[in-house]
Amino acid sequence: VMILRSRFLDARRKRRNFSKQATEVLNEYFYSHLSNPYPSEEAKEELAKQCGITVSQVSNWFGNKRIRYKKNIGKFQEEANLYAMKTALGARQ
Amino acid sequence: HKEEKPELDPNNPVANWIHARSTRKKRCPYTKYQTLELEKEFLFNMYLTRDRRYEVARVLNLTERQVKIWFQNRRMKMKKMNKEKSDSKEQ
DNA sequence: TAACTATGATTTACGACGCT
DNA sequence: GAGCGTCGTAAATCATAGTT
Repeated sequence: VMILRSRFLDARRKRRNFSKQATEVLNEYFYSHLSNPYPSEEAKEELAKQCGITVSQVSNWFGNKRIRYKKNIGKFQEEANLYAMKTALGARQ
Repeated sequence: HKEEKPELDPNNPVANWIHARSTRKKRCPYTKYQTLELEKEFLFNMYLTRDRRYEVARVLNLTERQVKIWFQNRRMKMKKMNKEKSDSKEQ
């Protein structure tokens, strides 16, 4: 009974995926700082503002991204190339 | 056949993100009972005395270190929850 | 629509550093 | 100076959104 109740109260976890644009912004930062993808508190605040999410959510995103990237670099190769190219093109203008 | 995995070196950025200790204990989720008891104790007081820590650890079959760290994490969680609450209140 | 996968959030466990 | 405090994080796990 207690067990069922505590499970019930776990209704906190109501998740929605971030918008495409938000994910875009986060990935751009991640791949353009691949050698040290640890945004400062200030950078997190700026990213949060741009993405319309909280600083905690930005931290969660980077934590998940770092570990999942590290666990399988190959899987992210295509994505990495895409953002590398995007950054290169952006820097040209 | 030889190796294939590593793929490290020159342009592997991951190599630079130091962290990660090899001697770290693997995370072991606590049981419902353990968590519930820890929460009750936390409700009683957010900070443990040495004696309470010893007792809680003994009863729940955890180490004193685990109990100490659980309380540290729990306080951080509370802080985060309070922050979210006040942030959402303003606007 | 039942699997299966991707993803955001939460939970253990530490290292680094602070204070007393 | 041993010992507990916070802060930021890794890694595993959880819960569910999204996909096939």
